[in-house]
Amino acid sequence: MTIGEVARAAGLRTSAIRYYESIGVLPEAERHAGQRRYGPDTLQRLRVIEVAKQAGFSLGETRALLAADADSSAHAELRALAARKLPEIDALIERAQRMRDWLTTASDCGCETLDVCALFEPVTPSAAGSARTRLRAAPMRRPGASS
Amino acid sequence: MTIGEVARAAGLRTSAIRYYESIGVLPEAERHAGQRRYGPDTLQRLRVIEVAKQAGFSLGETRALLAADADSSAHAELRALAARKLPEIDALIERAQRMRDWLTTASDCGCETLDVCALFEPVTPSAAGSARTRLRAAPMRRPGASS
DNA sequence: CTGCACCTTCAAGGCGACTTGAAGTCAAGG
DNA sequence: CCTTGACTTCAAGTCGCCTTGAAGGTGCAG
Repeated sequence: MTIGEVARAAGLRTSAIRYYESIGVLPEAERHAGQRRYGPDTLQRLRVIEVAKQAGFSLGETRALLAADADSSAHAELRALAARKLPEIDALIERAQRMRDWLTTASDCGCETLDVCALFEPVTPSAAGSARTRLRAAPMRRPGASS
Repeated sequence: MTIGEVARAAGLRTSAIRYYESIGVLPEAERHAGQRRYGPDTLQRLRVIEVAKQAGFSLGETRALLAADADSSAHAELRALAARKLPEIDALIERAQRMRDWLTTASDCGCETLDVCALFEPVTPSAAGSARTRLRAAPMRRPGASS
């Protein structure tokens, strides 16, 4: 496949693919008369990159991930990366869920302004799951909550 | 409080606080002889900003959130923002959990390389929760999984 | 009065992840 | 032969979110 075909298949711009190659997250493609040619495995690789990115990995980390994957140090390196990343990803999930709770209950929150909303009290690490509780425990004055 | 005291209390740099003011996410502080003075409500406000940011809101959105909060259109505006943001935040959580599943089971994945890992098969929208399932259903050859 | 910590503004710099633009190359088709 | 379209490189630009640096003001202690 040419770079254009890969881009269409992966939903990226050609510039992004060249950029990925330039920073080493994609291997250097084989050239035919100066032009890059790709096999279907490239699409899989791009999906890995996409998932990693969406999960909060930088392209640098993703490169490390894929590099570890390619050579023999494979799973060891991978586990190290996992160990570093797991707490981060857990914190991300926790915060996201806290905000989600707040968004879903925002209309019923009863707080007159965000500045007094119990949801934003000083954050104790790993207070996840308690957001709803704190909301329920709040005054519930409901100035104009129709829906 | 001076800007320096606020910064220490909030764990930010003074430059960040001035920047927040410059883009309107913090209101313009009262001045004493040209210097900014803040009340304790500012700390609360900064916590709101922090939580919003961590949940994936841009500073622009956070400004809108706080603006809506301040004037009388309050809850209406807020609900609109919530409606726009909820799907995004759900997607974020879903992806993060997918990656989390993969990280926790990475050592036992059985895939020889990421490029053949079932986790990264073409993504059907909202395939969340099935990550573990797909992993379990995979070959499980375990080349060198010691821990 | 001097020194010092802390404050001010404004312009510029930096990072991550790309995109855009200019200028050039190559293979195929009319 | 010449154009067309997809490719090439390289430099510079963009966006969000700040940080850094220069040059200067303020207030209090010694």
